[in-house]
Amino acid sequence: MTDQLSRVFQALADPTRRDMVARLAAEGDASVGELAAPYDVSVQAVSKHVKVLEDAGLVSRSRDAQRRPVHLEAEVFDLMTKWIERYRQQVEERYRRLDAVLAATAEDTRDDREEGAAS
Amino acid sequence: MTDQLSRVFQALADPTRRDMVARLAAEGDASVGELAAPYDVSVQAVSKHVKVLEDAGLVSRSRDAQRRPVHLEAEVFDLMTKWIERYRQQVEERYRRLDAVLAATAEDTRDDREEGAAS
DNA sequence: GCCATCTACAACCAGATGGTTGACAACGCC
DNA sequence: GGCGTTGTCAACCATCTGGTTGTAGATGGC
Repeated sequence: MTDQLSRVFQALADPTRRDMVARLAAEGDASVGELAAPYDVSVQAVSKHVKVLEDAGLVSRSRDAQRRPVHLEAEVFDLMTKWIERYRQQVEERYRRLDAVLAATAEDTRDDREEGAAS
Repeated sequence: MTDQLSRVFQALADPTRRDMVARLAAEGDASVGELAAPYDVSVQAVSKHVKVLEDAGLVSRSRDAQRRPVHLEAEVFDLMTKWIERYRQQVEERYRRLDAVLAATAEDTRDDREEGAAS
């Protein structure tokens, strides 16, 4: 699981991390402490979650005194979108070809099909 | 990790499973044996992978004698796409609001900003 | 300089994951 | 009915994951 796409999917497979991403998207940058507040887990656990998101390239971090503001990097979403769209289009393309084949077959066996449809 | 969205992301976090999805999208339904052929793992391992994809709702299976053809269910991709697009739009919306705030602030402190920009 | 705050690192633990091998169930073909 | 093919189930194993607690580093306020 070394490639980035795997890390991104893996990072978003956790509801807590998805919720963090949602909050970062809605409310902007946040410190680890702020991110941790709504959840009933230790700050260390949240720090680990942030690290997973960071390793996936979904967030970046800067420095502001003791704080390490977490910033959402929306571009990485493109990786997923591209992957998803590619295969969705392939599926649709395959269906179009399949329809063409079926149509051609229907031409060849028109009489048989008419009988079948009538039953 | 009980919700479907988590299961979908989790399922696609594995490169082997993503490759299977890619092949199903490109070449249509396939048996477990056909799916297993390109990989250097046991058929049982591939059967497990298919089960993960099935539990996520990404594929369905029918019966054809001993075979259990695996069929890609492209609709589930919509779940992910919707989730991703929602937050991408939120980010963009937030940036627009942020720009507006910055513009308003620039109006109030125009002289200060000019000095800052000049440095 | 000292203290409080914010965060990270390390060690540990239970449970999930991805792989293996072996047994066996379901089915078509002789 | 017996055999080969296809796929699943069960047990086992090493590793990863998400959580904990405890310790320690960095930094601003006093």
